[in-house]
Amino acid sequence: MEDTSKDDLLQLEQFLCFSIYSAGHAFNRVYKPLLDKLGLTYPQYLVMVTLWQQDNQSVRSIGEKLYLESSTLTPLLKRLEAHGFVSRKRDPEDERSVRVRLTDAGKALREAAEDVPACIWQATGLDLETAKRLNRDLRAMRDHMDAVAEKL
Amino acid sequence: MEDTSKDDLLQLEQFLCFSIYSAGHAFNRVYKPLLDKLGLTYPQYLVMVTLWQQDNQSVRSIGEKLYLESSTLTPLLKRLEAHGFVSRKRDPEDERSVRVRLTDAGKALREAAEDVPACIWQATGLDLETAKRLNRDLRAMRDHMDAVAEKL
DNA sequence: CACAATTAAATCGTACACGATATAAAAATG
DNA sequence: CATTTTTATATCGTGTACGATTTAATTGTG
Repeated sequence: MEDTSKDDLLQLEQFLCFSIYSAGHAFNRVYKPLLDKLGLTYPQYLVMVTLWQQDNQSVRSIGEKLYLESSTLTPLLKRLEAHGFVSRKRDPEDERSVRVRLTDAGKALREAAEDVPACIWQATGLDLETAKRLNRDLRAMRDHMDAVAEKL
Repeated sequence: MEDTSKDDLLQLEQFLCFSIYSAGHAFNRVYKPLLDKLGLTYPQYLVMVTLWQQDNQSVRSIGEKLYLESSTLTPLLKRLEAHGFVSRKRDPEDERSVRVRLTDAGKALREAAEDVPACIWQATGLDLETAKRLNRDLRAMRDHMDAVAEKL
């Protein structure tokens, strides 16, 4: 009984990836009404969070932190720029890279978004213990899978 | 030290939703090369799995199981139909609903996909214990959040 | 039974997400 | 120093995702 049976594998695999897939959707459903008020989508919110933590980053730097490609970020950042939350400008030091900076409106949005984390935390219904463990295990899994995917 | 401090909240919330978001992407990266061989995307694979478990379902039934809307499923199912894996036909009993059925190719694909779960399981790098706990906690969280989202 | 309300799909518009490719700038090499 | 290679973004095509709306069929109610 102590080895991993075929049935266990089938059940688990199917449902673990799906649990993550559907949990992501559930997060989105809770985030949406909160972020709508701010005029942001969830991926846009993530970009703003990374900029609130450190302003004036390159597209590449943001992409590394969020695991996103330029093909995803470029249009997203243009939308943030169109909404007046960030500015995009070629780095004079290195004309290949684009520096993304918060505008005053982008900085101001930080206060408006202040209560979002607590609301989301509430909605998860988790205790601190479980959340910390979940977080740790998910990150470990993600990093392991990224390493595996790299080798293909 | 035993109450939930503001900093704890901010760190945790931010990173738990993001851990799930990025873990989902990581799963995709591992799934992709495997599913490419089958001619499926990950959401298409999920639909096929539900049909392998129970053939001849309505769009609505599939949507309930996968938490997806008809606006997502209709074009996805048309692609599966175009690839010859399923058939779509109005239910004569209730002309509003569309019955989705596996074709012979769709049924045959099940064997070709046999090894996928074990490959993915390998790639997670998890032990059975952790995976089961992760799965349980994620589902509980998702259901809690869906219930919260419902009330908005 | 007529007519309103509900339900099931489909359609449309917006926004990710990524692989493949293109473009331009910087770095590395001979 | 000229040429190749690498690097940073941008563009394009395909495929989710979902909210809002539409259409057609069924159900519920007077």
